[in-house]
Amino acid sequence: MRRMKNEIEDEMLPNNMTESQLNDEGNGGSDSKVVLKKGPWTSAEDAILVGYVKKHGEGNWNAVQKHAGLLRCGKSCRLRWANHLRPNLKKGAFTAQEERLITELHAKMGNKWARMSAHLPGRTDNEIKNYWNTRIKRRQRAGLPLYPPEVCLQAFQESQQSQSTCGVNGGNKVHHDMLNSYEIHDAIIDSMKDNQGISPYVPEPPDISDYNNMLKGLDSSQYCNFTSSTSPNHKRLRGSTMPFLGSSGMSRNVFYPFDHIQVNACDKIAQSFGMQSPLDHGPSLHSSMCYSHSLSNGNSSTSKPTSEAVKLELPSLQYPEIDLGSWGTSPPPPLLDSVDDFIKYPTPISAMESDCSSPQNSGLLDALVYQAKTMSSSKKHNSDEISNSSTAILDHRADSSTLNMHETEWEDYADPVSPFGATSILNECPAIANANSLDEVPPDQTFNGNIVKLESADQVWTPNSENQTMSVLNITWPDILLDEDWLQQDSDNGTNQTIRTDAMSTLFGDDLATDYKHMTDGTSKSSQVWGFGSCARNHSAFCLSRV
DNA sequence: AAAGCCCACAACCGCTCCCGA
DNA sequence: ATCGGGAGCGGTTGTGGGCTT
Repeated sequence: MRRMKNEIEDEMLPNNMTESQLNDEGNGGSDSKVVLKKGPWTSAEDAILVGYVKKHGEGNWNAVQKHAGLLRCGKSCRLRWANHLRPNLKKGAFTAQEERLITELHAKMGNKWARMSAHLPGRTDNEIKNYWNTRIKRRQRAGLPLYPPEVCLQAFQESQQSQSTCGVNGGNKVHHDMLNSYEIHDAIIDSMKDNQGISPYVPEPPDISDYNNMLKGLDSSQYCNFTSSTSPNHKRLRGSTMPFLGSSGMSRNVFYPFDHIQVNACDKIAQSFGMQSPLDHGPSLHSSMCYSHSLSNGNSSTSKPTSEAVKLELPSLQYPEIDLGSWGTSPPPPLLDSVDDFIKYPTPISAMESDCSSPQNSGLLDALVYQAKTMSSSKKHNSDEISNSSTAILDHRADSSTLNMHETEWEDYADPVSPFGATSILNECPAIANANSLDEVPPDQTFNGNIVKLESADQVWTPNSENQTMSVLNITWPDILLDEDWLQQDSDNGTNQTIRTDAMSTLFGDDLATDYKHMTDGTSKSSQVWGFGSCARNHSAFCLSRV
């Protein structure tokens, strides 16, 4: 069918081309009147493109239209060449070996299709992407985990290995992957051992925009003396990637307690890097918050309207078909309500703000960007006005604003590659992270004024502001430890439990791992109880703190 | 046989980065 | 320092084929 259509177009193409070419040339090369063709490529077009590339080589794709008379935009030409016409392309189904490799690569890289394709000669990123998306759907339907356990474990071990073999100060060229966790790891452990911090879980929805605002604002390493790597990954935060996040089948009714872990470690971390404690910049800040990387399985959507809030959080083919009404034994979803409330009822903010455009029907990210704007402009308003607000949004904003101080850590540890990198928020709200409006908010200012006041009014738990300045560090927890299947298997098979506990031990120390074990097997008698909760409808972001 | 659904694939779109003027 | 074009990347959509009912 498609072939027939193309053949018909082949026959028609020369005339069209001639006419367009004449128009093009007659207008002095102006593209304004040239209607570029879309849709499937014809063999004639392919021939033209191949001939052009043979003659001129790759690149300068926009010149193809001008010089070869191909009525295709440069992007289309490049794509056609890269995906179909260039030599050495391997066509046909993926081999088992390739599939295995893709799985492993995705576990490590996430949706970095181009990078993955570099490991698969003859395969294009588009091919891999399509394969992965269909694979995800298949496995979701089959109720299979996205990654085989051995792949998860391998990635975990590799991550651990990379952390242990590469220190933060190992050189200027330390890759971001390597920078990812080493020091922060120690800091976390130390902090968790030293700080029997009181940090009950408070199910507050994260303010992603504020968080990204924080990240953006602190990009100048305000609080950080060492320079982060110049990894491309660092620059390109668009890729929403969350390796190890479970597929739909696993995430239904799953309580992922450790996806994100919050630790009162900011001071430790800051000190470990020779940084000034960011807490010096502001009043006491609590850690009772969590951050949802709302797009647990790696895709983000930036264009869906607000009315599709659910789809916003679960866009794309990789999204689970979550029963939104069932949360099993997980904590009640105030977060969800709140987030949804924010999506649905931005009115309080918009009523408060006059110089920001309302998100209204423009989608979650728009709403978040809007919220960031609002946050910025909220500085213009007196504190009473804000503190009197009872909206959850403001609560969230206040909470999340406290994270501004930790941006350095996030920024420098953010690693799209490592399963343990703090990538999720960065990657999953790229539009926000790059929103111009966010640049307007100096991070330090965020700590002052209204937001802080607001926080003091709304926070559920307040640390000792003098000596026990609490802070938050979220760690992206590998879902290998969170997988529903694993949890389910615990009752009759201790193997996975052991693996997870070992992993916990590696990451947090034996005592905490023991706590974790007790918690998961329901035998917790420890006086130290893990508090955790869900942060978003996608079930993937949870906070953990010791209470 | 027809309709509906699902799947795989190709292509497009929006965004970002890079680089040269 | 700024701007604009080129290029690349990742997400999304459109379409045709195959299968099922």
